[in-house]
Amino acid sequence: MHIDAAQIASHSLIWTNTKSDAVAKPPKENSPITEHLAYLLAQANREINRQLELRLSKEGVPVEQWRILKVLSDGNGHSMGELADAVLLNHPTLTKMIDRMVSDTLVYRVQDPKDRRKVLMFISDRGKALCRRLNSLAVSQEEHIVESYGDKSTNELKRLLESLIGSAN
Amino acid sequence: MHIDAAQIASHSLIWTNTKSDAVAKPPKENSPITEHLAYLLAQANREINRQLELRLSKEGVPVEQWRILKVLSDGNGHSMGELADAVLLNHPTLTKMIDRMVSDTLVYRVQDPKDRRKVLMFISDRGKALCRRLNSLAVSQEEHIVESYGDKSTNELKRLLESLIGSAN
DNA sequence: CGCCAATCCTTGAATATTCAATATTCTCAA
DNA sequence: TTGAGAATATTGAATATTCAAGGATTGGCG
Repeated sequence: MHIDAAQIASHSLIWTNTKSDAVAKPPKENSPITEHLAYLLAQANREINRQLELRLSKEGVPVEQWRILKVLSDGNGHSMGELADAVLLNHPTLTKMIDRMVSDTLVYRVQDPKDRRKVLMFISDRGKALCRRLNSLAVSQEEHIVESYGDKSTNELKRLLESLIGSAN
Repeated sequence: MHIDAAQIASHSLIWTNTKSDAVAKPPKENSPITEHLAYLLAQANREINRQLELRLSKEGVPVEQWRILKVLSDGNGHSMGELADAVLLNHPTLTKMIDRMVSDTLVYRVQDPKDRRKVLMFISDRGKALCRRLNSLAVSQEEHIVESYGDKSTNELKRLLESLIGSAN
C-alpha cells in the first residue's frame, strides 16, 4: 500500500518481477524478501506453529512441552543436553521449562549414575497420559494440513526439509 | 525403574536419517517427532536462521531488522501493522524494535496524513546503506546453501513453501 | 596420583517478548 | 451531527529468553 508517491524519488533502478519465469532464481540483492529461503521458512514455520499452538492450547500446553513429552515418551532417560538439541531449545530455557514440568509432575529428574554431571529426564504416568492427548491433537493438525495442501506436496516437502537439515550440518 | 545409561549414549536421537525410505508417511500418534511437518519446519528454520544470524552479526544487526530494512527499502511508507505482518513480528515487539532503529537513525516515523491513526515508516539513507551491506551478506548465505543443497532442491523447496503458505490462509 | 581443562547443568542479571489496557482517530449509522 | 464501536499504535506489567558466570564432575596427561 503506497501512501505518498513523493517519497519514492531517489531510487534509480526499478525491477519488474517477471512472473513468466518457470523457476525461482537465487535472490539478487534487490529481490523482495519473500524470495529468500530463510524468510519462506520463517513464514511457514510461524504459520504452522501458530496452528499447532492453537490446537495444543486446548490442553494448556506450549508446543515445546509437547516436544519434550514426545521425546521422553520412549521411556528412556535423556540428558538435558540431548533433550535441548532434540526439542530445539537452548539449555537455560530448557532447564526452566523442565522446572515447571517437574512441579506439574509431568516429568522427573534422576541423576545419571554413570556420569554424575548429567541429569536424566523421565516422563511420568501423568506425562504419558497428557502426551497421548497431545499427540492426538497434533496428528489431527497434520491431517488438516494434508487435506488442504495435499498428500504429495506434504511428503515431498518433508523429504526436502530433512534433506536440507542433513546438508546443513 | 533403573537407568541404563549405555542405551542412551549409543543411539542418535535427533537425526535418524533414513535415506532409503521412499516416502514419508503421515505421522501416527506414536511416530517420532521428527516425522511431523511442524517439527521439521521448526528445525530447518532454526538452523537456517542461525546461519543467517551469524552472517548478519558482522554488522551487529538482528535478522528482524534486516527484514524491516528490506521491506522499507522500496522507498514507500509502510504502516506499523503492515510492517508487522511482513516481517513476522507482533505489534508491540515491532514498536519496540522500531524505537531502537529510530534512535539509530536507520528509519523514521511519519504520521499518515490520510489516516492519522497510522504511522508510516520510512527508511533513511543510513538505513539504505546498511541494508545494501546486509543484502550482500544474506545473498552470500543463500548461495552457500545452494552450494551444498543444490539448485534444484532449493528452488523446489521454495516453491513448496510458498504453496504451503498459500494453502494455509 | 594430582592437576587442569573440558563437559554438563543450573543460576542470576540483563534483555526481549507478550498480554492486557490505553489513547487516538476513523467509520458509519441513527 | 453525533455517538458507539472498530481500527491503529503504543505503553507498562508480567512473563520468557538469553548471556555470562558459576559449581560440580569427569577425563586425560604429566
